[in-house]
Amino acid sequence: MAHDYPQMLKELQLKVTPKRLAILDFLARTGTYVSPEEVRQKLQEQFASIGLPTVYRNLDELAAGGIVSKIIHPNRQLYYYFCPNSNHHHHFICLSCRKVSDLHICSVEGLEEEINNQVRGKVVSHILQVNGLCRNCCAKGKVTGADRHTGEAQCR
Amino acid sequence: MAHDYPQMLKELQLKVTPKRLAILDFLARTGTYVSPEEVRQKLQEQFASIGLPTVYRNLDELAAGGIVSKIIHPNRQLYYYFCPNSNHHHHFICLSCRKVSDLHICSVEGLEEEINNQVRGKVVSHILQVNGLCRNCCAKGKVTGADRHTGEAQCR
DNA sequence: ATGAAAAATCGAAATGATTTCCATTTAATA
DNA sequence: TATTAAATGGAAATCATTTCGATTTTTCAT
Repeated sequence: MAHDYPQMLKELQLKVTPKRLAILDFLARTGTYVSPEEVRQKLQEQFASIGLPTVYRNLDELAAGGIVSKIIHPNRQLYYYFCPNSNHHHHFICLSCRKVSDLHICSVEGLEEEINNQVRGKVVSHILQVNGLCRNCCAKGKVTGADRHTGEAQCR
Repeated sequence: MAHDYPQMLKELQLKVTPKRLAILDFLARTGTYVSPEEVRQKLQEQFASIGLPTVYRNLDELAAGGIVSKIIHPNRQLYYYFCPNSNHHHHFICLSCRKVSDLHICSVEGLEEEINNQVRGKVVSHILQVNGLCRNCCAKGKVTGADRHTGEAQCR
């Protein structure tokens, strides 16, 4: 089933604008995570003018609405990934080709027990993202230089 | 056992400088995660001049050496936490008082199986951090305004 | 101790992703 | 078609972080 973008936007109480549709369309077609700047560059092909604030605003709204997911790259920039899957899940991201795979189990439940017993605090949110190389890139042994790893805050 | 900072630094092949010692001492005494700017402010009490690049450099080096951990706050800034625990583990961070609790189980192993079967890729790293309110702050129901949540890339 | 080499530090400036501001345009709806 | 709220653009601001090149400090062999 193809996605009904206008409908999706209406459900989020967002107006159906050509640029929003184009952003959604680009994200969905791309199938990888992309940067706001890349979104802008793509939209420049279709629109005479397209402001970066518009791109950032839209990506944020779509993320807030659960249509796209934010990917926190080891380089600490945010990327966005078309992901209308509303079930709680996490992502495996390929650092080379940027493919994203949904992971269907969230293993944080196990941690919650420890948190309840040990910390006795309240969990507000959690970050869980697995970075690596997808099957394809793994085979090719390729890691593009496009993805520097600086300032990363993560475990190896 | 108190920490032997000079020894720790030597093991990392870092020279033992007064500022490095002061940074380590401050981090260890504080017992919460702190921002680079806060480190600088603290060091200003002891040193006539202290450059922000020095603080950033040292925090990075100490993090690379495994003496401190990077905390990725929902506001997307980095904070640092004195954590010489070299066992693989993750953190529960209190968004209010900034206390950090080590979580002793890493539940990502479960995910690895799914990644092996489904993605068949190679895991390079993962981020796992649980944000919330510690027992104390939970009881007081206090959430300081100091910690805005903007641009967060995480699950609720 | 002393001096050379390597590492650390400083201040100032640069970087660069993201956000703010506000005037203008556009979509929704009656 | 008029009204109104939302969306957009462009320019400028923000601000955490990094770069640069010159100076100082630590280390360690002599």
